[in-house]
Amino acid sequence: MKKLEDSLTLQLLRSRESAMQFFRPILQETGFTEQQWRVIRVLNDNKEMDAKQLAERCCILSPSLTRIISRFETDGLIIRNRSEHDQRITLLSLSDKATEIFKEVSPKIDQAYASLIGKLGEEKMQQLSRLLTEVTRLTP
Amino acid sequence: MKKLEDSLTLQLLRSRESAMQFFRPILQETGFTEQQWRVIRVLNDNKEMDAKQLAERCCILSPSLTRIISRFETDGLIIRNRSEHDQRITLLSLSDKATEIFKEVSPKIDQAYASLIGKLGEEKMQQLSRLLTEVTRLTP
DNA sequence: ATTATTTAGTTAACATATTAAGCACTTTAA
DNA sequence: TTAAAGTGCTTAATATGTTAACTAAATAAT
Repeated sequence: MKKLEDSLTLQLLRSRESAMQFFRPILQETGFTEQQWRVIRVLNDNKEMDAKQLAERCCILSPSLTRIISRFETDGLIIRNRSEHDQRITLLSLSDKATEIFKEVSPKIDQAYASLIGKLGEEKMQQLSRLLTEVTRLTP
Repeated sequence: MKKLEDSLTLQLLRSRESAMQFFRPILQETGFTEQQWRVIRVLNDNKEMDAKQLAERCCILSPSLTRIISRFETDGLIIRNRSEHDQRITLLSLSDKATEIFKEVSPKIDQAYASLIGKLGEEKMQQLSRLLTEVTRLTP
């Protein structure tokens, strides 16, 4: 019984670690961290979004995102703009340079993901996805 | 298609976050972090083990474990011993003080875990567990 | 036996996680 | 309209994640 105490959270941790190993070599080449890449990928899909939304989508807390964005801005990868309707809000978008990088790296990521699905099986992948969604919805 | 690129790893991240919310309030009270508690829990079950095994069991990398152990040692929660057979190996065990703390906190954790299972359902819990195990085994 | 390789653990350097506190701007309410 | 409460982002402080380099001890290779 005791062994089950946190086994779910540990299992989630371990399995994510396994899944990440499909992508790590690619990220390693690019020099981006996991989190940095999530920011780039999400911004690529959403052209312009505010920091709060971006943080939620990327599963990154605001303080971490602030640092990532600051670095990206000085590196010329991201563009910061103040919203005109609400001066508190920061609107973020990728620079052309970052968009270019995304286009180069993206296919490799897709390939790795296909390999992951291939190994696990499409069906199990969907089962798993459904269950994870349920777990995610357990808390607000 | 593109949305699936890293959706599994993100889903694993999000669902773990949800699951953790059942336990965070308890850890908050104790003042221990997630990782610190894992160390205590695993050491409580295994009386004495070397640092490498402990790290693997806790899903914590060696450098992180080193820091955690060092702190725990100065706080009188953990006892370090050199193995006699192999002088490279550090054997670790909980102090009585730490064992006491574990006994106080443990029931609350069990209760939270029961609540989690109650909400998700025993059956889905086991399905999920099986699938996660498969994902974990995808990589060596 | 001596060197070379491996292994366990630590240290270092940088990036992120987490919580709390702070500031600036908005909205609400009296 | 103005003080109070809320919101979005940033800063700060501490802990862990991650990779690489390093030390000491054990093992393998010659």
